[in-house]
Amino acid sequence: MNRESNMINDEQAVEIFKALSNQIRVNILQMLKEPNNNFSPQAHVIKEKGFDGGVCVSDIRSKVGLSQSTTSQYLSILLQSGLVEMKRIGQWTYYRRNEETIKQFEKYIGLKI
Amino acid sequence: MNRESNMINDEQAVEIFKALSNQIRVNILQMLKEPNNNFSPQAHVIKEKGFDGGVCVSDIRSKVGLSQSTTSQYLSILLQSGLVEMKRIGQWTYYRRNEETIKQFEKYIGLKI
DNA sequence: TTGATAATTTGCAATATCTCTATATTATTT
DNA sequence: AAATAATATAGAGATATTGCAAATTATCAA
Repeated sequence: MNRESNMINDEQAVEIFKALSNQIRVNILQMLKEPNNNFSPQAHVIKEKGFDGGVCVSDIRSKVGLSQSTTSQYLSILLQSGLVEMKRIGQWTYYRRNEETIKQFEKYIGLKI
Repeated sequence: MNRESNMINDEQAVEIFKALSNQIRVNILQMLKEPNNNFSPQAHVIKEKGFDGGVCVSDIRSKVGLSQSTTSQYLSILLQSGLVEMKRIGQWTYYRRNEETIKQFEKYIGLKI
């Protein structure tokens, strides 16, 4: 697949800046860098099922200390921006970083900012 | 001077993300990348006086199409974040990019995001 | 000193964001 | 089918952002 096609545009970049213009959302993204170090051993961190490193909403919620609904909403803002991706398995929704978007975002900063 | 000391922290980074969470402010920063290409020849782009590339508020205003007061306010948000620096010469205030902060911001993205 | 030009600050209305509680939805278990 | 658990959505009040016009401050020129 053509690598150029992954380059994010100005509009997407502003969406990402908005997503990151909140300390707690930045914290969430940072925590998800190392799920196994940042969440308790009994947390639902996926190791199989093809979504390695995914963490469920309630485990993220207990780390950030916000209400369940705010946590859910913040995760959907991160999802909309493309910085994370999610997969629903049973009654759980697992979120993990979308490293491809993050890489393209870094590239955007270097070239366009 | 110690390079480490220039590393921006999470709080500063969020300030920068806020500053960039607006398309027009991103545009201003992008325009200031190449002042001589992006502003009319008669624009007040500094070439001497030790602030090369600085552009005055009214020239920026006529490019972005916002009111004078909004333009001024947006520039002060960019200034607060550290992404630009300013110098007043006579009745004009010249703004230019702060490449050092931008470089440290890029570094932050790569290491911390 | 008076008037013109440049920029900042202030005040305002419209819209957006933050964060909560309450409720709805979806999936599991009994 | 009903109870339980995880997540999402709706709605509300407080706060922040957007962008303007008008007032204020600073500088220059005559």
